[in-house]
Amino acid sequence: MQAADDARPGLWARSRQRAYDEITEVAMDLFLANGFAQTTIDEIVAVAGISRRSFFRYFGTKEDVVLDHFIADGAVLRAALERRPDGEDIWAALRGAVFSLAGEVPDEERLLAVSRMMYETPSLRARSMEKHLHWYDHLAPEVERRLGAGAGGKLRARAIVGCVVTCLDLAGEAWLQDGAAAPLETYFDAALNAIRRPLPTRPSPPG
Amino acid sequence: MQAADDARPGLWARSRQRAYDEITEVAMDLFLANGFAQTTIDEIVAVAGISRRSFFRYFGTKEDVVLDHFIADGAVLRAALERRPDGEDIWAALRGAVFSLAGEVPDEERLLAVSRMMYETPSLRARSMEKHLHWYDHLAPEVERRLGAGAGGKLRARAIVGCVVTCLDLAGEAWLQDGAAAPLETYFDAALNAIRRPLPTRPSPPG
DNA sequence: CGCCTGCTGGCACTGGGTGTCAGCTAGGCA
DNA sequence: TGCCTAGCTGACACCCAGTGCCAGCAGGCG
Repeated sequence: MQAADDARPGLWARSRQRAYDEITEVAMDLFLANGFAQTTIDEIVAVAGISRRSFFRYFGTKEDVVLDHFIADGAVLRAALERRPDGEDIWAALRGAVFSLAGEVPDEERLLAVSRMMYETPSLRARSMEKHLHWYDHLAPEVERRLGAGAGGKLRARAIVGCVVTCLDLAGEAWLQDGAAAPLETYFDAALNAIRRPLPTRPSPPG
Repeated sequence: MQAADDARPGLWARSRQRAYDEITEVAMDLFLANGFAQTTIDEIVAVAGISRRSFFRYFGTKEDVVLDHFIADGAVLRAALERRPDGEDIWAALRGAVFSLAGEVPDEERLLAVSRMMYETPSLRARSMEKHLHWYDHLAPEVERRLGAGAGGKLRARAIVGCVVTCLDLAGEAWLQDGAAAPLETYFDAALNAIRRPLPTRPSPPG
């Protein structure tokens, strides 16, 4: 057995990545053309030219095809959070971490279509939230560390992460409904401001 | 055809309710004894003495058996919210509405076991969150009405509801982990206080 | 009594997901 | 160069949740 932590991008790994990408592309095309629920695994594997069994070696569920390249991995997010400066306000740090992962969007039209599918398909939303739950476990410890020791620190940290995630989800919903009229950050900030208490009288008003 | 809104507790309706209750009891016993995922519909219907097909006439999915008597219906929650006094703070109103629905708990041990099952079974958590999503649509309009007109009122209302639901979920998690050491309200308040800005009444001294 | 309505069981079927096995191929090693 | 094995693959047989359909039966009513 080889050390698992030793990165070795051999021919197999590359071939596997190619297959993974190809299945994803084929499946997404079918989903967008005919709808997620209406597309069966059999159709996907027929077009992709692989066996039904192999499909499930790449993706645990049908939903994962959509979510794997849409929902960031918890570990990646945590790494992004750890890169934030240590003294930063916790809300700003989480915000920065989340949006630092947003990459370039080559095809906004397609992104909108995929997003719409995500929000309209119950099984996809459910599974995406399941993935969001995973975020809690990755992010909460780092949040707790930044907040410092305190009674009920765990619940406190999870609540903060939970609200950020919820606001992000709702921001996406609003962003989608507006047809991406404004950047996602705008909606996110609006949502977050709605739930936090109004700012106390600031000692240093902006000039 | 009879008017659907005309309540008619005839023999049929009562018999149906009896069957519903009996299936629920049988299924819950099996779930708690052998685990949710490990219990098949076939086992349930065998013990309950009904056909497989009839089971799905009472419950849309296997998960619904657990959730129907655990997750409050959105319409019921909205009604509870509408009963709150009109001038009440929106957070207090939501809190009051949610906890006004909590009934008597005859068997705390069983409640804990069911809760544990809920939080440990991915498909149950996923579907429970799906039901929570339904809450948004029911509660947000009333929240928006109470907040009064304003820019981005819809997102604002949904964010508030979303955070209350998230905190409730996380409170339940903490409550469960503590073995119900304190009432759920305590955890809920702690979670909500964590996400809102500190009260502007007085600058808190560093302790 | 006969009629309608709505529930019921039985059956066949779809579709997602898993276990197993035999066959193939990349790459290490002698 | 040729063997060996680790890891991939397709094929087949399953399991189980959920649905459509149909025939039969029981409650409610004129």
